[in-house]
Amino acid sequence: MNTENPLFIYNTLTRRKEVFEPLHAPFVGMYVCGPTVYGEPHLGHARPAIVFDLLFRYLKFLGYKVRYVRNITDVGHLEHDADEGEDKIAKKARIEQLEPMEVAQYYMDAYHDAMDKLNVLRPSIEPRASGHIIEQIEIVRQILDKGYAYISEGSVYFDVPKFDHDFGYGKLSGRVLEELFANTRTLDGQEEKHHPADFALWKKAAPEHIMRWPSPWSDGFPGWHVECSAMSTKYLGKQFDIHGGGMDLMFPHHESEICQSRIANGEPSAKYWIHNNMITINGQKMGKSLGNFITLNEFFNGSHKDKEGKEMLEQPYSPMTIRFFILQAHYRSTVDFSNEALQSAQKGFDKLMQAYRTLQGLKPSGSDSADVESIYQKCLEAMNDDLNSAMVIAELFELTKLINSVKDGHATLTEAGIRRCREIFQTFAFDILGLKDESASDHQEVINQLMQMVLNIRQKAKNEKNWAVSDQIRDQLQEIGIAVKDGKEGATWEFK
RNA sequence: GGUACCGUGGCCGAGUGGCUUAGGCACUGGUCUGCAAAACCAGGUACAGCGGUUCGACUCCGCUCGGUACCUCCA
Repeated sequence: MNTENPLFIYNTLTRRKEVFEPLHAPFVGMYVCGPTVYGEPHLGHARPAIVFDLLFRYLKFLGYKVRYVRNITDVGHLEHDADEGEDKIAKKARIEQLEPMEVAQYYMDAYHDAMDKLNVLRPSIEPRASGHIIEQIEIVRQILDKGYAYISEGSVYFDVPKFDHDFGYGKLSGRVLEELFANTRTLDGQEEKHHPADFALWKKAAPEHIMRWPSPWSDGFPGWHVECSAMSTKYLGKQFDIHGGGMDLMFPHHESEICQSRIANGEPSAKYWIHNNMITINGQKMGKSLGNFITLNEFFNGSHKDKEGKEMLEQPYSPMTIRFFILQAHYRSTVDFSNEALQSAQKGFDKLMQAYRTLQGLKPSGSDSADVESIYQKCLEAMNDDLNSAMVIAELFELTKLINSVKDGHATLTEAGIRRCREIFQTFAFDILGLKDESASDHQEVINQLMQMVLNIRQKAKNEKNWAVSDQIRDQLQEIGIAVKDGKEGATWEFK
């Protein structure tokens, strides 16, 4: 929409930054792989949700009408370690004596709750795989009709070698079919498949499998990748603009989706493939077996015991600290979580929010001693350069420094300049980065007046050089979490 | 072993073929203050290693070392 200053975005498919041009401006269709709802929402869920929330918000800021679809996977997940052949959700249901949909509902609610706290906007449509079995069966049927799939023992598999021959396989992940399985030892008993690269479109359910649906081929359940092809096509059309997800999904999930959609729809599906990088904790990948599998609520509460029962989190970290920390890194870089890094993020974020509050009480001058507009432009350029939120935050700190300098009398801003600072904060910090001031509350106005009263009393004591009383007020406020700061124009306060 | 990506100062984390001292946190000195805190000013530490291309590379190429994700089934 902005032709002289367009948005560039990195497309995994071409491995370069490309100008973003929607197929049908001003409309944008975006599909992002959502969570499998069989466990508590954890740190690994936060990054893709926040990254694509950033993109969603920015596209809307640019004036696009975005339909953002993010699926909920609530069927057919098998445990990859123990209990082979049993659905992840079904297993949880059996152990907890629950209906499978009850399990899915519980964890879906937990996911929503955590995402709300992180100020992640809800997508336009959030379709569930279990609600689209008919559409998935239809996709499988189409692929069979076109000759790119075969039936084996009641299951249906995609014929990868045939696809590779006709269209080329592995473009997204840079894999070559011949090399992919060249070193593979023949030790598995997957006799049903013609080629090791073939993947399931429909799986016949074993007798103990709880979640099952009838189909032309067997009572069973859809293959993992089919749901995304089915639901993206249903809600965004055969061709749409953006397909997103974590880098871990590039292969085989997205590669398989490309195969299915290409055959079923007769044309390539997504124009831009966007992948966020992964998260590590103290330099290690997050995994249940490593004992560093931290849920979001554990972060918010500040309690997580590792394998030896040692506390890993030195303190609670608020949702905005997590969000700010993630946005301080570029989405295609790995980001490493540690207490030290989170604590510095928290302090930085507090400083930013404090500056915004300071801004509200700034006294205007006759001239601007700094170029506020250039900060706005730099923020815009940073976002247009493949969503460089880290750079935007750096610019917001430049703004912070300016605001504090004005407060200290080392710089000046006009009425208009102050208004512009407020707009930049609103636009970039709140609207686009999706940050929010967590210390604001419903009773803020009452608290403000209450605090003003307390500070007035303290000022009176100070005027009388009654340090005992003035220090007592300050120290006791400190104890209940309020910091008092004396300045030239009287004292101010903030929540610690 | 294959594929993709990465290795930046005490920590986190941007960036570019020849002024970014990016930015945050921590640290040091100063201003301010009854004392503090905050804020402001000033300061230091850097581009994993080794070669090559170039007038010049942290940025391009190669190798080495180190790290992350994915890689026979399934989602």
